[in-house]
Amino acid sequence: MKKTQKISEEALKRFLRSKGLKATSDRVTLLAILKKSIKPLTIEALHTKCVSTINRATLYRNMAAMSQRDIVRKIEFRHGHAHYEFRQQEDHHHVVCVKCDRIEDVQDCSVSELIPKLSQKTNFFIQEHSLEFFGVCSSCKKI
Amino acid sequence: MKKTQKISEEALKRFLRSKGLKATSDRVTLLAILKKSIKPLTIEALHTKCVSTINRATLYRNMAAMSQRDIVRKIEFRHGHAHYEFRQQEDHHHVVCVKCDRIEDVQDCSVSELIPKLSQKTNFFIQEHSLEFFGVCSSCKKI
DNA sequence: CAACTAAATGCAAAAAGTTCGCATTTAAAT
DNA sequence: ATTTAAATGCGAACTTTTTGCATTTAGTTG
Repeated sequence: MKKTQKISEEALKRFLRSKGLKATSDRVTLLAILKKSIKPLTIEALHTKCVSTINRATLYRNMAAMSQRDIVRKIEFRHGHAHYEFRQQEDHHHVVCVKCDRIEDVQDCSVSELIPKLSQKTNFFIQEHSLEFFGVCSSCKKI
Repeated sequence: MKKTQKISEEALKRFLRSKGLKATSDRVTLLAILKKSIKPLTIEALHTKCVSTINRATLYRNMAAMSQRDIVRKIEFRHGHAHYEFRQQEDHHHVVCVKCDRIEDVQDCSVSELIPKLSQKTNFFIQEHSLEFFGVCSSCKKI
């Protein structure tokens, strides 16, 4: 039990270092939380999950640093505050409930197939895309 | 010249009324600006384009009201401030340059075809989606 | 492992971006 | 022309995010 935790913690540290970041305890904690989470988290959520030991400025700075290095992905939904997720899979999206803000994953996405045509048409070098769906979840449909 | 302007202004007023909103001069001005713009605009951009005669609180209130009534569409890119566009076409998206923030339109989108399957899988009633591409535009590629 | 350096942190203060309460004005219905 | 509900302007407040600076820490070097 304790051993597995230690091992994965070491792995996270190595991962951070490999991306040119110091493996501070804050960052390891944040990454562990994000890795465990099945949905993208806000700064607020991350803060409370860290049992509030982390400073908000540091939190923002860390998310920015990890975002820049492609360790996490920053997602803007529409409530005006950013969400972050561990960047494991490429091409993976979300459905957001407009009533209760519940977020679920959407796996298969064929958008990447559109990109070659799009690059040609717009003359942009397209690096990334975000696809989010908005609707009403099963629980909120009943109300 | 003057006549055509008057006519379209009347049309905008009728449009606003048809959506249950009073046709105030602020709203007509805002809608005219958004209709003319080829790209989504921030609150900031709207404010300056109104030659700053409009109050910021009013601006926010108007965008919220028009958003709710599907007159305009609110889009969140990743710089943390919302953009708004006149809601003419359905299913129409954007490429955003991550270096200079230039925004271009993307017309054809086949995402709506995915929705029936997705509704079934997630049990969400999906109302809307947003698809945005991020990359480097032709001018910034040269630098 | 002690000493060092660049990076990261905490704090408080300030910037952005957005919302609210309330008195006044305006659109449109009567 | 009068009336009323909706919209506005203003300032203050609130939320989210950023910054400057002194202090601490991670990782490196001798």
